[in-house]
Amino acid sequence: MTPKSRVTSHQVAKRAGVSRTTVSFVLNNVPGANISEETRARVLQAAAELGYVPNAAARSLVSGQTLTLGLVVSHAEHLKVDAYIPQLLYSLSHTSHRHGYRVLLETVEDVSRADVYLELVRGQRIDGLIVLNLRSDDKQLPELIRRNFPVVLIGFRRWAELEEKVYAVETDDLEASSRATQHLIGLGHTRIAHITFSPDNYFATQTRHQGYRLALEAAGLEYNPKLVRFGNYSAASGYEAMQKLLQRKPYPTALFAGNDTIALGAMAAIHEKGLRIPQDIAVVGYDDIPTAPYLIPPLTTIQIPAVEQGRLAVEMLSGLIRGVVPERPQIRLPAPLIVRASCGAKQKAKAYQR
Amino acid sequence: MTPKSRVTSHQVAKRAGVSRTTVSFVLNNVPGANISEETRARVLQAAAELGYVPNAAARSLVSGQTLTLGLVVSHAEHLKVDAYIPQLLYSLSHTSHRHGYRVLLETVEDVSRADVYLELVRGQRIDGLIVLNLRSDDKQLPELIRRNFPVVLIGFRRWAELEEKVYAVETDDLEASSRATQHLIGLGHTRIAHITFSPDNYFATQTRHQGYRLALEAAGLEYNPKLVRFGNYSAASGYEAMQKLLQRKPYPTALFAGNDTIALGAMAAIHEKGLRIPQDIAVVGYDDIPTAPYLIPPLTTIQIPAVEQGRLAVEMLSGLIRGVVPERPQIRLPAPLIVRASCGAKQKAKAYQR
DNA sequence: TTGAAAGCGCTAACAC
DNA sequence: GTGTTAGCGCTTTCAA
Repeated sequence: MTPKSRVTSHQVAKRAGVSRTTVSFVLNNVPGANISEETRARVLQAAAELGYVPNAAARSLVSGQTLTLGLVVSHAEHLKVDAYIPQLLYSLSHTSHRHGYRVLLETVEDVSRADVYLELVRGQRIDGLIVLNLRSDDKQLPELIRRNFPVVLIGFRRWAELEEKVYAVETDDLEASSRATQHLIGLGHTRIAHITFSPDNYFATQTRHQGYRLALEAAGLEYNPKLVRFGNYSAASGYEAMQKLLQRKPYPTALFAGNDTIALGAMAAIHEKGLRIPQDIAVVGYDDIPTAPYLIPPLTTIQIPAVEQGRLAVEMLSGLIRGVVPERPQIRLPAPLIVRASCGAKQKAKAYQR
Repeated sequence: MTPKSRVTSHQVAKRAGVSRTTVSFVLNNVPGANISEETRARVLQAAAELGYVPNAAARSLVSGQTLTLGLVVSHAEHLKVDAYIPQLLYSLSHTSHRHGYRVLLETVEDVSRADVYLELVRGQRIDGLIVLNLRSDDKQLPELIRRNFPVVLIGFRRWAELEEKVYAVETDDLEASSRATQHLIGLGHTRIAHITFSPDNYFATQTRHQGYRLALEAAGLEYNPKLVRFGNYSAASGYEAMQKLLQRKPYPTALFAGNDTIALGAMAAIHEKGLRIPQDIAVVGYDDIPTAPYLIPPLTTIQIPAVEQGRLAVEMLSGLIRGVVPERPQIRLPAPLIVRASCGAKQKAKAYQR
């Protein structure tokens, strides 16, 4: 960068013929300061002419604020393959802007490294934290919450011991996955397979798995571990898991997939085996990613309102940073089942409803 | 945050019984300073015990560095729907970490607001910038480049007037889209439709469109604007565009889609119309998103090496920030055509190769 | 109404 | 080898 572009408040002050204090007062609209209209205009013009933007570090050093929010994606691979996340990123970024914040994207590669985002906090790089899909082996977050650092979780989580201090925007994954499974049971299926969302160290995975199990048992069906395979967010993992589920008969007649991307991969495996969806195997997904209505056949799935989740999370966090305690620490959003064609509940004629 | 967590170098110094200078020297491994092993160990231990992390703002203020890279996604909607971007985000974040940088995610909502990322630069929030899919109506970027601010573009772009100052990791979109179209021509197609990547204000869109046209004309086929529809990154836009293309006969016998997500949507429209892929309409996409091999049928597409692009972009940028001028300002990556089943080039038996 | 001066936490040149 | 000190650019109290 050329020296020319390093404009300081000093230069603005000089150009406007005032002191740096005045510049600061004008630019920050300090309430107490009585600045004449004429001076104010001169300062504003000088700043505009020079393209002055206050140095973020200096401002942050003195104010203690960074105007930056950290977004933690618990597993980096997840980001790469799951189409649910981009919607959230979009919404988070969008809403943060509207509240005057920037978003620092932090992906966590390694479980064992405990300081990954503690460092952001300790180094005072961020004013608050949004954590996506918390893992059950995360030890640092409870610590942060205990110290009252502003944190909002996206996704479902109960922490008995911290209940009223855990701020979250959640959907009831347990109930929703149970409802998805019930839907399949209601269509007459008894051999319903499940491919999990991820390895077992995600809360979301445990909860969805559990919901599936509860629905089976509530209907008097046996929970059969052979019908459960572990996925890994991706279509590739869904494809492989489904192939394994189709290695021996009797085939399952329905699948509840841990997310839509996994469902997509599983559908490819089903198709490759020469089986039809939904006639031979019904499929239900989770998330309602933007491409779900355009799969062949269109995917029946639990809808997670990603954009609204993102918006609410930022609004809540921005409040927490300002010391506003929300009425209820946890916001629960509805997660409706969107019935399309892949579950077989609808007539062919209506199959392509979007 | 409790006061306890606001650990400063002063406290570390006190605990270790040394001065703040010594703490700084030890923690930053300053080469010149001769620190006794014993002192060094004491400082390190004190820092560890207190969980000391230097205040980022203070450090940045004095060093002039932020250790943060800005990532600009030119259109916010794009982020939400295109599965190509997450791969890049992943790679960018991953590589940045390895180089000691953080990633600030900046989405540009509004074309007209000229200061969107100039502000990041002027406020010295970032040390360098990565710009994804530059738009042709972007006026601020040339300015930044002219001033030698470290910028790396991802995607193809020629700027005659700045040629040797534009750093980029690119694929030859013109050649690649031409090659994709040629592939369809080689399979005997003459009515080949194109759904563009986005509205026309992206360079990538113009280039892919142009490559399609060049291939047609090189083969002596007429370029027919009626076979071209504008997409909008998303499956929904691909679906709608394809529906329009199928409104009157003769139908196109092949489609070259501006990206894979659009191809996915278009495939749904084709299927809904009762037509078969590839027998009635062959489809070729662009990007090779992670789900492309799992579409039904698996998608033939141009492969953009997103992860490698991201890695190279960060490496180049990190070099530029340190003043390292790369041998060649533009790195060009190969973009092979991955032939799967959707184009009809392969036998049915091999259709599901992944 | 405006200006002088202190200090946020850190690094690094310069003494000791 | 280690400590003293002067800023980095900004906000903000206090004085004029």
